[in-house]
Amino acid sequence: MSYKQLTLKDLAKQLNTSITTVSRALKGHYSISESMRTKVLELAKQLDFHPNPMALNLLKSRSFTIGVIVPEIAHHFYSMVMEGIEETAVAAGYNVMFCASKESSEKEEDVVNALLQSRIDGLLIAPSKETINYTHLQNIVNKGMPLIFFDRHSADLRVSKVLVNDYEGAMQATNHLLENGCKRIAHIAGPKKLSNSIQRLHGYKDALKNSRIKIDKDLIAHCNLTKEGVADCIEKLLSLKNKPDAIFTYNSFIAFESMLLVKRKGYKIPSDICFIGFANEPVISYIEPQLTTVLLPAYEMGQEATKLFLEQINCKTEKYEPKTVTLQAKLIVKESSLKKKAK
Amino acid sequence: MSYKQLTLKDLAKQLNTSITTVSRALKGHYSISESMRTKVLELAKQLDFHPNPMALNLLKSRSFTIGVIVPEIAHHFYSMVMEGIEETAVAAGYNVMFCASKESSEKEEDVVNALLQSRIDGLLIAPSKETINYTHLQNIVNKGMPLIFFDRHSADLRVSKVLVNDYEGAMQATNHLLENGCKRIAHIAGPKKLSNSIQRLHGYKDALKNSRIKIDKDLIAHCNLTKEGVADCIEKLLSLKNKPDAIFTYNSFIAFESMLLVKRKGYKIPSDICFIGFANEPVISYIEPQLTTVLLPAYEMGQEATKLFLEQINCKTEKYEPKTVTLQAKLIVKESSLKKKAK
DNA sequence: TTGAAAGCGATACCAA
DNA sequence: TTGGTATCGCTTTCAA
Repeated sequence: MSYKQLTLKDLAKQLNTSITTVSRALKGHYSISESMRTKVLELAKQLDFHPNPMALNLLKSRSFTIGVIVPEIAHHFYSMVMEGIEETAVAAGYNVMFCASKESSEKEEDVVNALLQSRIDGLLIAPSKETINYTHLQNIVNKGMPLIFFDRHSADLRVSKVLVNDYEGAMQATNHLLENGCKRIAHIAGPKKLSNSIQRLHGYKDALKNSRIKIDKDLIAHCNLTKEGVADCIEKLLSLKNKPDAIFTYNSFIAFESMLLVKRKGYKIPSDICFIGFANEPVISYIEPQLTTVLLPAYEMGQEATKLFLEQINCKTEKYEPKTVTLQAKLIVKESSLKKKAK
Repeated sequence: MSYKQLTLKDLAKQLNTSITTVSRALKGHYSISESMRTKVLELAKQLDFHPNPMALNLLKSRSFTIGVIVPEIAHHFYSMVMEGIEETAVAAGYNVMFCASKESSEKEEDVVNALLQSRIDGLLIAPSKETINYTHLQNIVNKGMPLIFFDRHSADLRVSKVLVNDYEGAMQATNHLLENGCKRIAHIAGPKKLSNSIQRLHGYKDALKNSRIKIDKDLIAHCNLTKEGVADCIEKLLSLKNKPDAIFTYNSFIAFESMLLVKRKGYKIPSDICFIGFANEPVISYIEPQLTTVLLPAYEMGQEATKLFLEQINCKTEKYEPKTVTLQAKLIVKESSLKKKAK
């Protein structure tokens, strides 16, 4: 299967002129006569001619394609980021190749290589939660190719990043619970090495400290983001003598899953236990009670990451100074955290 | 910003030989001496040489890239399809460019053109719900480029398709409700022109007919997939003298939204009204009551669409005979449809 | 104002 | 076993 594409040669032949002239006429080069220009333009329009981008890419050593790697495509947060990337990139004349690492460091390296070999102009990536060794990404930087982190990052790489103020978001969430009269606020954190998780835990702790509340290690559980992991955390928290009256979770999966478990055990939300999670799913409106969330600006994250790429690729100076854009998470108060009201 | 890529020329120079020889050695051409081959291979490995795919693309007139257009990236169903496409394509050595039409026929044409101009080898598409005029897609077929429909299609185009047995799924759902003792089953359908919606409505009607139940037009509402649209439908159905005791919805959005409204009005699900929707979101487990759904094989749909593309692109014969793959939807029974049990 | 020719990086044919 | 050369489609320099 293949089909013949129209080339400059074809146009030149039909017009009895040279390839060069046709090329110039199409680009509006000053040296072409008015009559020739219109003749060429008309024929090109009539035949729906488009220059072969592969030839242009070869000539310019640019593919006008951005590679994007997300841990999972079918997670609402990442697909919103992808929307932001796609729209911004297309608007700027770039195409986007999306790949998933499936949270595997090994697969991540594979897709990085695959993307590199298809000669992308830059890479936007949220590394897998497994990734500890960043040499495959350092290689990209060393080659001089723009690399942009979003959502997750490694502090070791001096590249542009779009991150969310996790610390601030967690603090807001915790303060909100405190203001609503919660006394024993538990936190189910994410994987210990993930920067987001660390920052959120940090924000939670500092909010408590600021309110002169002692941090109770029993109220902090680390979760590996599986159903079983969440079940273990909930088991641990609810078997405490002094049970929590609020649970603040690292993400929506933990929030949904633990609310289900807590309700099954007969606790009422929010009267017995309040809930807040970091989440993005529009579905928070459909679960009961509606979940109070720290909303991450996912779409905006995609936009900003793409803008940083464009800025870097269009930078004329030799060295581009990497930037970090920090977006603000926003607390959206729904029913699950309103203890007072529900009493 | 740009960086120098290693070329065959560089290798040839370093080894004091010709470009041709290097090229052959790398490809394991029979005519190259053992000593030369190892020398070249070693240097290539050491320098991490990869042939420039843009040059290869130009030479072969192939980009090894598939274009994919979905109505929305951040919809769970489509992102699952995308996962299926991405994994299958990458495994076959293809890259994937994803674009969103945002359900706009105009934007769809734009991205089709953008993808065409970046010379994709084929296009997989679920057309926007607006799309009536298919000339932009017919053009692709006329050029001889593989076009594969998934999820949605136009019967006018003779191309390969991956569809779901909507009719059968709707029938299963309706029968399930009948078996559970529902007497007045309402259906909130989707946009009137969408093939999926038509088929689902059809399945619903036939299931009723098969059970010798007269179709009551009052129990059928068409919805435009907005919150207001759903509210109108629910308003209409609940203001009937003879109210429905079950509602079967076109998709998950309608199901979630209408369950919320119905519950707010004080009806109990499933004891007063049963619910079934076509849906894919893992979140159905977290809403109350858990929603019985007709599950669409989204990931598989992506896989199959990609396989059809690969089959067509690798087809040696002149004419490729398009195929239609029909996947089966599967009824997943949860709480929302079990009237008997809940009584 | 127009055109011939070189070059982007790789492959493949034809000579040596 | 090697290497020169044409070619893919386009842009750009240099010459006419």
